[in-house]
Amino acid sequence: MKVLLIEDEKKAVQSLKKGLNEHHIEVDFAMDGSLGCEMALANKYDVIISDIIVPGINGFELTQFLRSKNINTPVLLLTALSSTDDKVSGLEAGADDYLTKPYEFKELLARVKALSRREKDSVLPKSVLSFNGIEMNLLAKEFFRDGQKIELTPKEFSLMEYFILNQGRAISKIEIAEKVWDIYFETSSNVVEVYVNYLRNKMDKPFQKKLIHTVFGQGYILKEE
Amino acid sequence: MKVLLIEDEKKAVQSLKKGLNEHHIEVDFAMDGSLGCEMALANKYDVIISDIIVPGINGFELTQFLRSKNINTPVLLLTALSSTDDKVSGLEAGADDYLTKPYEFKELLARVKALSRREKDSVLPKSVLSFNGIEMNLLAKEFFRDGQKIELTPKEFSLMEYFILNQGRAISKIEIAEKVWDIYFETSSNVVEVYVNYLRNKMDKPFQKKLIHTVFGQGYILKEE
DNA sequence: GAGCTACCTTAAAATTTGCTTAGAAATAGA
DNA sequence: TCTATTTCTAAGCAAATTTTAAGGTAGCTC
Repeated sequence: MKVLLIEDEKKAVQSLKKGLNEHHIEVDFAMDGSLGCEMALANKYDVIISDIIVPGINGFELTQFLRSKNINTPVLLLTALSSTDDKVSGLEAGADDYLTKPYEFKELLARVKALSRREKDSVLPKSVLSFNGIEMNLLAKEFFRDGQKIELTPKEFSLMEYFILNQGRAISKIEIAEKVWDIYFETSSNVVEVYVNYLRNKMDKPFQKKLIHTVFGQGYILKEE
Repeated sequence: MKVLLIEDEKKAVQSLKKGLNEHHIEVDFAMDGSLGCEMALANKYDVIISDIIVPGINGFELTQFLRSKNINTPVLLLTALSSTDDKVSGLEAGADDYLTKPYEFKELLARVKALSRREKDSVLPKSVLSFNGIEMNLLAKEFFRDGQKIELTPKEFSLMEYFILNQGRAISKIEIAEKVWDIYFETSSNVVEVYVNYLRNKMDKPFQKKLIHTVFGQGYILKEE
């Protein structure tokens, strides 16, 4: 197991590192927040232990930042503050646990282990739509065709999702505008056509088998052949 | 064939997906219940395979929910529970079949196929109209005669749809103009005649048996002979 | 069969629909 | 703030559909 420790008090770092090492836990440490951030981005840790009050970015900000980067390593915030307010903001920021000083090392160790275990057990819920060599991961917003990853913009992704959910059915441009764009009563725009063109350029034209077909006067349909 | 798999254990998902794929069954999967629900609502599956114990909505609730939404896709519940009680509540909730772990993949496959077959036999919502060798897929806007695909323009398709919906009944040109063209009070146009001619050229003249007949002074009729 | 009307056929004009491109506007990140 | 990306608008072109119109054919009545 490997943890990242973000703490500016030299003494605390030394004792924690020593204690954790004795339990066969590897420890990287950073003595200011921004350095900690970089390290968390660059490496994969089982748990991040961070003091709330550190130079640079503080513990709350650190947590928010990591979550925004889709890094879901469990964060254990460590601090002298003990008011309910701080606990709430820590947890709202996406922290997973909270320990107020003074604490016993034994408890810290237990919580770190618990967090690491939790991470292993919890598989992020995934949902994947597939159709004829296409795979879409709705949560990760990833699109694959024949195993090859293709980058789609948010609108392109939504449009593709609507296609795949309505495979085999001709869907009109008006329906697409309503469902994907939330545009009603508007006839003058050609966004749908433009985006269908974008999608085709990315995920249909480079391939042999075309999947998005025009049904003249009716709309578009996602189907084989 | 396409199935939706709702299961939170990564390993189980992988092996089932692989196994089903090898038998040419497409698999969408969701790793929690509520996502599974959404997918089941948005998409049409032949069979839904769901673990009873999944995060979010459980298998019983899922089944009840779908039935309440009038989605009657067959549901196969999958679980470690084996008591009679659970079987009963599963079936009461509207599930179609029930398989307790551990099970052999062969058996699962057999049941999935059986469920899908059963569903196909039961009456589908009228997305396909047929008459004397004609098949019209109203969703995909496709027209077939004797298995051969024939491209129809939107107006031709609407006209044909009206014919097939009124098979065996003589329908006047005025009625057709009103129902298919939304034209009222107009006598000077011959669009209907022109379009009946277009239709005949495409789907009647190339075939032995004629289906659209003129009833002099009355209109047209779709019938055999 | 003449004359009338209804219907069929064809072609071209008018209209609609769709594709593509470039650039403007909006949005998000640094 | 400035920059890069995404989203939307607009316009020209191409193609398909729809409508009009006109001349020919077939069926009915007398």
